[in-house]
Amino acid sequence: MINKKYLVIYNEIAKQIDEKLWEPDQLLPSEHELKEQYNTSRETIRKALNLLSQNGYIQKVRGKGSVVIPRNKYDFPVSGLVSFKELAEKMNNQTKTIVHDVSLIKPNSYLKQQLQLNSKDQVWQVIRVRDLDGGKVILDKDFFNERYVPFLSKEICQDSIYAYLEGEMNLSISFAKKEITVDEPTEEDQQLLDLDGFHNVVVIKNYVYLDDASLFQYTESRHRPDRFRFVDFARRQQ
Amino acid sequence: MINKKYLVIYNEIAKQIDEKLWEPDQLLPSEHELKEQYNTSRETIRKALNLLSQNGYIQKVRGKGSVVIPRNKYDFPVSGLVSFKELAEKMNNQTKTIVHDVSLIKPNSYLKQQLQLNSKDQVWQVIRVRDLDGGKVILDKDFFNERYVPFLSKEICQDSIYAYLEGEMNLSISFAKKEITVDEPTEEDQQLLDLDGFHNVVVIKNYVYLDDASLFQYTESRHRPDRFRFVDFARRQQ
DNA sequence: GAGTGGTCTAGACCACTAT
DNA sequence: TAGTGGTCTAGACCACTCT
Repeated sequence: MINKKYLVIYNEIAKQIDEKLWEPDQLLPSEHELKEQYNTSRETIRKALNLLSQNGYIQKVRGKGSVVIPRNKYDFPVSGLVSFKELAEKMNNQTKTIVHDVSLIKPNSYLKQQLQLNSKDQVWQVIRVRDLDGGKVILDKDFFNERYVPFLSKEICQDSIYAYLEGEMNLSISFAKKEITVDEPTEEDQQLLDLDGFHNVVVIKNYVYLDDASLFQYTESRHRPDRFRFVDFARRQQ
Repeated sequence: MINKKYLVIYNEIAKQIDEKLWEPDQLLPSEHELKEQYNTSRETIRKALNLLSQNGYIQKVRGKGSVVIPRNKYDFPVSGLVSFKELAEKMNNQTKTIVHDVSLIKPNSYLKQQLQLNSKDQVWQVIRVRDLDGGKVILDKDFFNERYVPFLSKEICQDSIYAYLEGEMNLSISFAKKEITVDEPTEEDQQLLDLDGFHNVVVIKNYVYLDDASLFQYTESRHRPDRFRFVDFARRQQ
């Protein structure tokens, strides 16, 4: 299936670490040994190991080797680009999505700026509320540039939009900028969410880009503060 | 100073993009051209370009070239490992640090767990309040494993602890796990911060590791919600 | 001194985009 | 078809850690 050697090697070792075949704080085999094992060049092994390092599996120590980092299985994959659906499945909770609105609108000036739109571009607006364990705790407002997403429907939004975009529309998401702040609830928040006396909402603004570096989506995800958790893994340069 | 070619090239191009010598959405010179320009091999150029890509400067598009990504100069460097001091300098604000406590303590069981300590290990506890534009809005609680940080003083904590640890102690920080949640204020929060009627604090828990993958610091940074902002840049795998 | 990872090279072939 | 980035190789030298 995958024909990239370094990915095959990365996936194999990552799986072994997940399954604790390598104990935390142990050393992996050296690059030279792995090179022999996988019958490949050292640079290819190094590509795989660098991926493991970037994803928090190992820490490379010069002169010593590659140390396996202690991981909580559920800690890491939360950072980055994660859809509500994936998250819900991971958390194994009772979840429900209520689609309030799916429509093609003329963007106001704020949206125009956020999505870097021309004056005639229209956008798809999707407003959804996420119900977790019987409480409406997340309000998701998605805006898609019509140029990249010509059609949406309530049915698609009920399910996973990303599955549709990537699977059927063949769009390929590559990176996202995220900004997290804590704000006062708006009237909309108060109407659509079960705020239960909370005085703040956590606002996550997401700018999502495609493979060719074009900005195609702006999202605001508004969380009741008790149902918000964000995990990040940061590696210092070099 | 720096004798790594790919870093020199990375820094030079990053600076050029910061200074808008390359316009957003333009293409950089091809890898072949850069290779000639810098009189080096293509793999070295690729290393520099991959760093630029990982740090949100460019997006590489197969068959086309490297597209410069629109950046807000102040957006990006906030993610990852940033000390309060760097942040304060960047934001150019009036800031003040009040050191409430610097002492060597026996860790309670929570700390023991967070820092993965043996039963006889002691920890340095540092409690500081950050005053931004005349309001006490951040409470920083730092805990250092004594094994790695044998000595601290009020003077050191008044300034930048990291400058001391990296400059004088020669410790080298390499990566951190971060967890962000929103909590009720504790009594300590209420006593030490100007909460001004806010009902929540943003809690950032940080686990900081050294070069050799040993955990040496646990930090809780507790922010008044109106003074909190977190920016993240996530690139999808491959 | 032996073994480790970090950097760098010169060249090859492939997949994709433009025209 | 020419030009782009993506992958892979085999080899070299260096800086570091361990004993």
